[in-house]
Amino acid sequence: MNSYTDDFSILDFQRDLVDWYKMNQRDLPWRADQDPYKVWVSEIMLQQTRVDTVIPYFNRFLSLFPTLGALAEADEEKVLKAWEGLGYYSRVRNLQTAVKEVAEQYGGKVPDTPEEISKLKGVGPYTAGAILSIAYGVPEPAVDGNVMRVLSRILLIEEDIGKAKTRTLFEKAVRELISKEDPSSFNQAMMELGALICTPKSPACLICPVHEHCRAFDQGRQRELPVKEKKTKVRHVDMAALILRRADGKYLIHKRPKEGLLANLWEFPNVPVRKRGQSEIEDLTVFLDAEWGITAEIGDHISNLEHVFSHLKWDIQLFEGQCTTETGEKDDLKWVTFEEMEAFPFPVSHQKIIKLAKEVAVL
DNA sequence: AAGGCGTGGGG
DNA sequence: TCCCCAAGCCT
Repeated sequence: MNSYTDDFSILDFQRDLVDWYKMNQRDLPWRADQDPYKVWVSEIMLQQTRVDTVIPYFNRFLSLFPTLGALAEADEEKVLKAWEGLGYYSRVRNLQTAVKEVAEQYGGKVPDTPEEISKLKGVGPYTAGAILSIAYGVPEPAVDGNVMRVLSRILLIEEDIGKAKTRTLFEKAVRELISKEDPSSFNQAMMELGALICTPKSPACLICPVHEHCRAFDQGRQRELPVKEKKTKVRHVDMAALILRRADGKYLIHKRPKEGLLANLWEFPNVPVRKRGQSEIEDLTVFLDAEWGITAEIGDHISNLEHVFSHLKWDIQLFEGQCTTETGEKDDLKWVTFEEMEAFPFPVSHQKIIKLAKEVAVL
């Protein structure tokens, strides 16, 4: 009693939704078959990432690592390189960790129960439900942002979808609504509807296949939903970065720590600076010596550049410099040519620096 | 529970 | 330009 689905025509809704999906679904590379490994890769890539962005990455990734076993055995550096530019890099490191576990613990077969699959690194409630329903036909909810938006409108649910707890409420509703005959189509249809019709800004209610089931549409309130409180501004960080060249024409690059922002990706030497416009050169000089025992002559200021992340913004002052001592290499510190650089995974922020470094090198 | 964690596209 | 967003997960 007092359930969100009271007086709701579940079977009619399922039929209208799934029929529409079967007629109108997009032809996407991960829909070619139901290989659990491919479904898994696609779901990880699609987290917080648009379909159009994912498509070329998915095709390239699957050609490089065609099977679960291939990914399990691959070098992490190569895997990160394949992910370069996609963002949220811990996704792919977690994926490889989990794939190795499946190879070892489950004989290479992706587990098909909620209990087992949810233990895998990087497989949360959404991804678990998506793989189980799409690859194995298990009637588990797969509640993502689309599903919360669509359902908040259809069932007129006004809980804040930004709160962690709210997702479980939607999962409860989906357990009542989901088609037991075709949970794969049902879950994908909910997301497809969210992507194509029931969009955030201006939902196309007049052509929506389920508008006669939609309480928000009935009351003309679809634009008020879902409820989501807005987030605060991003923090700004002032940085100084350095294009450091050695006599043999090679450049210094550094591998970032294995945890935190841009973990295990490569970068140019850089330091946060406190007083902007004052001591960047001094900061860089001290940093190089203290961190790696490298002495250098910092030269011209090349340019300023900025890079925006989801939660912070880097304002980077870029300098060039000459190394004045012989230095060795470590696992996380290398001197490389531009050509050699191409094998290393860089975040987009440092791809911008590489581009500028090449321009400077021509002069 | 709330904040860390990327990037590029669109209104 | 600015802000929100796009198939979330981890701590």
